[in-house]
This record gives sequence, C-alpha cells and structure tokens, in this order.
Amino acid sequence: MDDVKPYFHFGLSIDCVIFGFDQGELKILLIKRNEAPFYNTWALPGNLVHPQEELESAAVRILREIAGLEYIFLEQIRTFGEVNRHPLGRVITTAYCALINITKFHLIPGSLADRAEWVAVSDVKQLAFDHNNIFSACLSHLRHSIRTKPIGFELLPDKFTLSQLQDLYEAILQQSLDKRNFRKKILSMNILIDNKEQQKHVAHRPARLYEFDVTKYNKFLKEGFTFDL
Amino acid sequence: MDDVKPYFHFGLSIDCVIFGFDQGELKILLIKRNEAPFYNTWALPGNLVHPQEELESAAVRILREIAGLEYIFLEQIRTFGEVNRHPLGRVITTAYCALINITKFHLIPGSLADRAEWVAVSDVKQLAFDHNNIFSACLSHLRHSIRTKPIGFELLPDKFTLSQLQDLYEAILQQSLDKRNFRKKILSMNILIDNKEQQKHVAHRPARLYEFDVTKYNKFLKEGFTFDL
DNA sequence: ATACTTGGTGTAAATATACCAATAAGTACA
DNA sequence: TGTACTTATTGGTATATTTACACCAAGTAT
Repeated sequence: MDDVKPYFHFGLSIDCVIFGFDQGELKILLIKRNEAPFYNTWALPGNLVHPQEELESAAVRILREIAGLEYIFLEQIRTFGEVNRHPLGRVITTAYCALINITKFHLIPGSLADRAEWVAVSDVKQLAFDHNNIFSACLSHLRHSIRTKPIGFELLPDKFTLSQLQDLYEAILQQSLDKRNFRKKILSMNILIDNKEQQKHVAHRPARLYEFDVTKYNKFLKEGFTFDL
Repeated sequence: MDDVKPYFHFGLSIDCVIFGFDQGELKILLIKRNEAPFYNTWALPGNLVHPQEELESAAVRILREIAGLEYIFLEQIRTFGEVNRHPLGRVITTAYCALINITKFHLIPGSLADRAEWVAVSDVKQLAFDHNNIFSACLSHLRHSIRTKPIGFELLPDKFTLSQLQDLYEAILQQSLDKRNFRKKILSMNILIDNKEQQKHVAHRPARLYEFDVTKYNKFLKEGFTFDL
C-alpha cells in the first residue's frame, strides 16, 4: 500500500454552526480565535477530528466543551474541501448544524466559551477561513428544512406559546406569516400538547403554553405523515 | 506544528451515485471491483482524492473516466467517515450524486467502464464498504429534491414527452400520479418549450415533444418562483 | 375605570386535488 | 383498404386545501 501513502495526508476538521433563538432573533455562536492562523478573528467553533474519532462524536465534543450540552439536535450539512482553504495544509472540514434551546444553555467558564459570543445572523461579519461560506450554507439549509421538519421546536423552551413559535418561523424565514393560518395549520397537525397552562405576570392577556409531542409526531411519521409548513 | 501531525493521516475519497433513467426505470451505475479489498464485489464508482485536487474535480474526473461526460449535474450529498468503514485505514468519503441523460452517455471502452453496469435501484444488492448506506442516502435525497428542484430534466433526453416526464416522476417517487393534473401543473409553470415537434414512428398517436426552458426558469427564479410538484 | 398590549378566533374566495371518459392520431396487420 | 391496437390529448366537476382578511378577549399598568 506504499503507493497510496501520499493520499493519506489529509487533515479533517469539524465546524459547527450553532443556532439559538433569543429575543426574537436568530443567532449563532462564534468564537474569537486565540491562536494562529486567523488569531483574534471570529470563527465558527470547530476542531480537528482525532484519528480514532467519529465525525459526529467530534461535533458532540465541541458542543460539550462550549455549552455542556449532551443531547442536542445535530445534523451534518456538507463538507468543504477547497485545496487552499486552510493555510497549514490540506484540511477538509465537515460542517455540522446544531440547534440549541438557549434556556438550557450555559457557557462553561474556563473553556472555549470564554471567548464565545452569540451574534445575530444578520450581524455576522468577516469570519476566519471559509467560515462565511459554511455559515451561509447552514443558514440556507435551516431555512429550507424548517418548512418540512419539526426542528423549530429544538430552538424553543420546552413550553412555548404559539406566538413564540410563529416569531421563530418569521425570524428564520424572514417573512411574516398570517397569524390565524399559522395557528390553524400547526394545531391541525396534532403534534402539540396543551397542558392548559398559561403565561403568568405578562401585561396583557396570557397566552397558552404548549409542548411539542415527540411521541405523537413519531407515531404519525410511521403512518406517512409529513410536517409541512 | 509537530503536535498536529497525527491529525494529518486521513485519506479522502469520493464516491458517486450516478442515476440514469432507462426503460421507465431508475438505475444507478455500479462497478465490479478488480482489486482488494472487496475484490469482485459491486461498488459505487469512486476514487481517492489527489492531494492537490478539489473534491468536485475528483467527482468530475470519475465521471469522465467512466462516461466521458464533462458537464453533468453533480451535487455533494454527505460525508461518511465511520472509523472502520475502510479496511486499509482511516478513509473518509464524500458522496456525490450525479444525474445522467443516458442518451448522451456512452461507456468508454478500456476504462473503468469495462466493469460497469446499470442496475435498477430496486435490484441493488450488497455493495462494498458502506456503499449501501451511501446509495440509500443519495436515493432519499433524490426523492426529496425531485419535488422542489427541476432536476428531473437532467435525466431525460433534451426533447421529451409529458408522459416520459411523468414516468420519470413515478419511477423516482414510487407512486402514480394523475395524468391530467400532472400535465396541468407542469404546463402552468411555463418552463417548457413546445417546438411543435412530435414523436415519429411510434405505433400510436405521436406525442408532442417538449424542451426544458432553462433561461425562462432562471428568470422566474429571480422573481421568487418555486418549482414544486 | 380606562388605556394598553398581546391572545385568540371564523368565514368566504381561490386554488389544488381526485376522479371520471371520450376522442385523436398514428402503426400493425389482415 | 380497413380494422384493431396503442398511447396522446383534452374538459369538467365534486371535494379538499389554502389563502386572505378584522374584530373581540383577557390580562396588566396607571
């Protein structure tokens, strides 16, 4: 196998686009680099994959280091392999998209998180490497899949109001939706649990709180149900 | 950078799922391997990426070697990196999906193509490596995107009848569609050119031939048109 | 009690889908 | 030459789904 040796000099990294929804805005988590190359530049959280590590495990590791979260929504988006994308050699990177419920999220002090910051997707400036490309691929992917997969719930607290859900959709899709039609459609899917709870201490009529019913959703899936908003 | 050396021993390959539409059946191109590992086993066409080669160029190279085609529809699907997926070391592979118009396709003798064969997607048996996983990811992806992107036309001759188009959709989606509604919908999109040509020498009423109007489609796209079938 | 804020609801019109069937235009063959 | 055969093309209707649209409800703040 000596003839294939030159083919075994690729580096492999994982970069994560971590989305969160906060104050009605869609945000991503960026990290200010503290080493060369791109020292002091904002970048996506990422790292080299260990020789004996699964790709997804590497992504999970990155998320754990920053956010201490173990079980979060994670999806591979695509691989970026441009020959000169990394100044130190041929490093290809596989992008993962994560969706975080920020109410469960806490930066872990003393870790990568010390240099982390949530940035609204509309405020993302120049990033290190080809991270702007990676970011926009993930954002497009999110905009696309939010319509056909019930991933939006990952970004919300366990209990949420229909208005919050709609705000989330409007923030992601960058368009406003009709309130009545939105509610009609979501409710007709029968994938929300209504615990008869309400908001409290709000200066207006309190809204009902709902939960996403994963079990029911999975049962529906088997019957050929499609989520489509 | 000595400390990162162990991270630069990944191999990278490309595997292609090449779809063609023939005799009303959706098929993929498989190759019988003539070397270890998996000697004599059917596999997806693929190869190691050269150290200075772009990922997509590697995919294009593979397609050129087999089919002599330069400009074909090609899309990255996802990367498979399981630690033990390749017996010879840590080789991760990026899967590409290609759509081929088989009327323009000719196997190139003396090349990989000598060991190539079109196989109906329903007849795909055990493949080498994790190629069954790769194949099914690409097939799912095709089934999904055929509904929202006009990629179906890539699989047909330049001039085709509406029945052929419908047969293609039925073959990919594995369901039958209403003939009149299908035609109504496609024609109302205004993305087909009708050159007033007809089939010839068929033992029945000849069908009209249409062409896909790429220019018009792109113009529509800018206005926010969405292809949705 | 009044202003303020957000929550919650129904109906009519337009569009899309499911379903039905007769005629048209060729070739094959007797 | 004509008759059988095959697939193409077309219109209409009943039903389901999607869209557009405006007002009252239920709390807090003052």
